[in-house]
Amino acid sequence: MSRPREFDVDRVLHQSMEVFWNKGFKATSYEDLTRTTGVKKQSFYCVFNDKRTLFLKALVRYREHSIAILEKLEAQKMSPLDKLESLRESLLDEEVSCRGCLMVNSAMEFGTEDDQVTGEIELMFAEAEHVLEKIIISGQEQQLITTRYSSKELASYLHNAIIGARIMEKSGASREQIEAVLRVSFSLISP
Amino acid sequence: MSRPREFDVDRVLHQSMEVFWNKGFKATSYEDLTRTTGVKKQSFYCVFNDKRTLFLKALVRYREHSIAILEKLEAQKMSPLDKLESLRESLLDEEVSCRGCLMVNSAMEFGTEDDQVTGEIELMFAEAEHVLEKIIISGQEQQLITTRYSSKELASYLHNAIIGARIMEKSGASREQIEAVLRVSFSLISP
DNA sequence: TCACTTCTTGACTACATAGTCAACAATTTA
DNA sequence: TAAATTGTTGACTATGTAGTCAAGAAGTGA
Repeated sequence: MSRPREFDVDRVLHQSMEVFWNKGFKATSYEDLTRTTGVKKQSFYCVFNDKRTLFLKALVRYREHSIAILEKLEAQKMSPLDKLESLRESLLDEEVSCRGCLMVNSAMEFGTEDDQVTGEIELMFAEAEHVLEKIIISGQEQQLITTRYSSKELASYLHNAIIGARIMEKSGASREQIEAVLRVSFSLISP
Repeated sequence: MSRPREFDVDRVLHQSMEVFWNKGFKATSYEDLTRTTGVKKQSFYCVFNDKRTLFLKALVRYREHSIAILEKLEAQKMSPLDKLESLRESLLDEEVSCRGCLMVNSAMEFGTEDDQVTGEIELMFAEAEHVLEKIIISGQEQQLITTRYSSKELASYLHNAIIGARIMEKSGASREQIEAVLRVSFSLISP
C-alpha cells in the first residue's frame, strides 16, 4: 500500500559502494551520492539511516561480492597452482583501476576507531585468508606447495603480499613493478 | 631587527608532522595543530604558508628522518642478515604505536591526486628500497642471500612485505600475526 | 625615548556538508 | 472518490574549518 519507492535499493547500494570505493568515506558527500545515483539525500535517510550505516552496508556488499569471486575460483576444477596464478593475474588486471581495495582503503581511513568498521574489515580479511588456505592445503596435499610453513602461515603471507600490492597501486607504482613484486612473492610457495 | 619569533620553527614542524602522522592530512585542523604546538593559526601562515605546504614540509622531514635511521643501520659493522633481522625487529616495536607509516598513510589518503605529495612518497620509497638493496647486495656477495632474484627485485619484495605489515597494524592485527607474516616474508631471502 | 618592523591575536568571512523538517506528490484500499 | 500512507523534495539549521584582516604587542636600532 501507499506510494512505492521509485528507485531500486540494491542498485543504489551498489553505486554508493562504488563512490565510497573511489573517494573514501569522509570525502564522499551526499552531493556525490546524489550525482551518481540520482537519489536525493532525504531518500537515503529513509532507506539507509545515516551515512555511516550506508557505508557499513556498502562494506558488507563489497565483502560478499569479493569473497564470492574468490570462492568461485577456489571451486573450479583446476590445479591449486593455476588457481593462485589466476588470482595473481586478476590482481594485476584490477590494479589498473587505481582504486585499491575498499577494505584496505577503509582500514587506512578508520584505523581502529570504529568497532563495526574494524569488525567488517577483519571478517573480510579472515574470509579471504580462509579461501586462500583451502587452496594452499590442497596444493600441499599434492606436493605442489611447500610444507616448510603451515597452510595458515602461507595464507597470511600471501594475503599480506596482496595487500602490499594494493598499496603500491594507490601510490602510483607501474604495472611492471607490481608484477615483479607479486611474482617474487608468489614464488615462495613452491616446495 | 624587530620582534623575534617566539617559537622554534623546527620544533613546531616536528610536532606538526606527528599530528599529521596520527590523524592524516584532511582530518588535521589548525585547532589540532595549535593544541599540540601552542602556535596560533596566523603564525603558521606566516612561517609555512598554507596547510598543504606545511604538510609537504612534514613529509620531507619524515623521509629524511626515516632514511637517516635506515642508513645508520646499513652503515653498521654487522652481517647483512643481522641488519635485516634488526630491521624486522624494529618494525615490530614500531607497530605497537598503531600509527603506521606516514608515507603509506599519505599514499592512501592522496592516491595520485597531488603531484608533489606523490613525488615525495615515491622518493621515500625509492630511497628506502635503495638502502635495502645495498644490504642485500652485500649479503649476496657473501652468499648469505639468494641470487635467484636480483638485488632490486628482492629489495622491492621486502619493501612490499613491510608496507603490508604497516597496513595490518593499522587494521588492528596482533603483534603475533604481524610477526608471523614478517618471519615468513624475510625467510624468502635465504639462498 | 621614539620610530620602525615583525610577530601575535582574536574576530571575521566564506564555504562545505551532515542531518532535519514540513509541505507536497503518488499510490493503495475501502 | 476519498482517506490513509509512504516516498520525494527543497529549504533550513547547525557545525566545523581554511584562510584573511587589522589592531595591538614586543622587540631593534638610532
